[in-house]
Amino acid sequence: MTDTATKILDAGQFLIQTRGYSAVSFQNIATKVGIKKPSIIHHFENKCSLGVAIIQRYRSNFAEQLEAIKNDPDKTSWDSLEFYFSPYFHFASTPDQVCLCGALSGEVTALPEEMRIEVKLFMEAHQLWLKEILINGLNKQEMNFDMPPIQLARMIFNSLQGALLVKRSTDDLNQIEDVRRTIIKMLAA
Amino acid sequence: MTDTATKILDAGQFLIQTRGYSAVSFQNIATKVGIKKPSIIHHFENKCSLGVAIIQRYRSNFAEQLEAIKNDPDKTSWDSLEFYFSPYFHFASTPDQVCLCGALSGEVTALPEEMRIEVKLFMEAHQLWLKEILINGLNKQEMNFDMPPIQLARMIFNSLQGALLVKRSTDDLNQIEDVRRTIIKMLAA
DNA sequence: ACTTGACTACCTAACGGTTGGTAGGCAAGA
DNA sequence: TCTTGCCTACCAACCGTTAGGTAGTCAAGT
Repeated sequence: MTDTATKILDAGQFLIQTRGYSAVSFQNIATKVGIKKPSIIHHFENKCSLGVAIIQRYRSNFAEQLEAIKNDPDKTSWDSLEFYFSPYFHFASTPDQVCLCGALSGEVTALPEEMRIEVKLFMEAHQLWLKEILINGLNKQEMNFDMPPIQLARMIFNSLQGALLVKRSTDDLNQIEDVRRTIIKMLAA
Repeated sequence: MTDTATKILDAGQFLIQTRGYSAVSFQNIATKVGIKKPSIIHHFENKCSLGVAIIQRYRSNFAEQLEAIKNDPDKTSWDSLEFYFSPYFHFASTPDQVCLCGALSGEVTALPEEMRIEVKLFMEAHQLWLKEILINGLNKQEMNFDMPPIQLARMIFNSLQGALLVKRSTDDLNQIEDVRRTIIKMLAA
């Protein structure tokens, strides 16, 4: 039995991933959880702090998993990269979910400052992680490319985020599959 | 002296590009134009039809320019590609503007159906245009790559859209510059 | 030349409904 | 007895939209 605070985070995250932040109301979340609107305030003092809590949880879930696979000596750099693709393909398999921070990036200037900081931290962390995977891939000669790793890391992250958003708008799974193919080709030894 | 309807379109487009659709109100637009809120209804019957009009104008402005450069025999495929980059770099040079349809893609499921159609048409048109430029580049031996042109076209479009959104969230111009560098590298003969 | 009627562009006032948020109460558990 | 979790009832502010009215323009009818 999950507690109410977790249910609120789950519902809020899902709704932001499908509709964005501005278009989600306390009422939407309350209905989905099965409680009344003001009860949300009992767990999160206002909409901004709920938003921050949602992104922080999302960030730390990712951080934990990415750290684990990076430090697993049995995993090749290709394993790590494929693991990184998996949540994007999971979201792409749903009709209208995208990455939480991808969804927020379209309305980032309408967000409270505290939320903007969290979005930025998410993106920077992912690009740095990708950079390290690429450096490992080069060092272990599993991958081959002659561009600065951070440049490629940015390209990979930005294209995946863009592909997910475009996939949802066009309802065309090729958007993300073609991005994956192109990335793999760029890194192939 | 531009007429009021055009000013409303301009203000609405700018505000959507900076904040998104849900976070923009008639009041915001009216204040920016210097008229009263209900006067907008005199020119556009409701918020949805204003939104549709904004995207349609945006789409046809692009269509006109892209068609012109594609049919100009003096332009190489590299000229066309650089021309395609230019609006992205223009938006990236501002503190908080992104592509209109990139901004909308984060909240696309919260949009009225008529607007969603326009967003989809924009994206499909741009990817098809890019595909043709790439095919020309190959045929004229100005470019060199061994991937299906439509796959590369999707990669280019999605990475540019993603880069613009990530650039705004992170306030880091490298996001778009690195994407441009990587694209050029992928196509270099 | 003067009046009439239709039209455009904009206004003020107000609509019903929703927003995020507050105050206070009540029942259950420690 | 005190805290936790959720409730009902309410608030001011704002949402998109409607109604009704006021100027100003312009062409047609007399």
